[in-house]
Amino acid sequence: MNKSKHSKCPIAKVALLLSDPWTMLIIRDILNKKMRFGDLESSLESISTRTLTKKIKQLELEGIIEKTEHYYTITKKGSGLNTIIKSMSKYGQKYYK
Amino acid sequence: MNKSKHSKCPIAKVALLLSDPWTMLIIRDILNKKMRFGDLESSLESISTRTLTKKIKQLELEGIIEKTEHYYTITKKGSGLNTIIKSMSKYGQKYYK
DNA sequence: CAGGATCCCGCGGGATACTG
DNA sequence: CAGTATCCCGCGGGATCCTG
Repeated sequence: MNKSKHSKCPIAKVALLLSDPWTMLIIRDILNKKMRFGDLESSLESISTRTLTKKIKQLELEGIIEKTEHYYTITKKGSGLNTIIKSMSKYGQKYYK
Repeated sequence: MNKSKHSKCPIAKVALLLSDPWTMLIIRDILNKKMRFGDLESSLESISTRTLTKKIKQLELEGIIEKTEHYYTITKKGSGLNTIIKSMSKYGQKYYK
C-alpha cells in the first residue's frame, strides 16, 4: 500500500487506519471503559506485547486514545469511531455469528 | 493474528475481513456499479495485479462479490457492508479531509 | 505490572514477464 | 483485456528476555 496515493480519499485514510485486525478491537475495548495495559493484554488473548505496544502508540499519535496514569481512555476523535464499530458489530452478528 | 482465537466475536471476524487497506476500497467501487478487472485496476491506482487478483478471489469466496462475464457485482451479503462504508466515509470526511 | 529491546521468521505484496 | 506465474524483498508481528 502506498500511503502517498489516495491521499484525497477519506475512506482510504480510515481503511488504512483500520487495516489490521487488532486496532478495532483495541478501540472497542477502550470505548467501553478505561483500560490498563494488562487489561487489554488479557482481553485480546492472543496479542503479543510488542504488537499491543505499537498499536497503542499509533492510536495515541492519531489522537484516538490517550493515557493518564497507566489508564487508556478514548478521546473525542476516538469516540467518533463508535458508529463504525456498531455497524461492524451488526454486520458480524448477521453474517458471522 | 490467530484466526482460531476470538472466533466467537463477530467484530473480530469483520475486523479480520477488512484488515487490509484495499478490501474496503474494492467493495466500495463494486458497490457503486459493476466493474471489470481493469476498471478496478485504474480506480485503485497503486494496486498491483497480483494483489487485486487475490483480494477479488477472497471476496468471491466470502460471497461478498460475484463475477458474471468479466463483470464483478456485489452480492446481498456484500451490500450489507454499505452501512460500514458509509460510517467510515462520514468519519473520514470529518477527521481526514 | 508496564512496557522496551532484540532476534527472527513468514507472508503480504510489488515488479515483471507470460498466456488465454 | 483479464488474469497467471515467479521471483524477491520488507516489515508485521510472535517469542523471549530485560528494565523501571
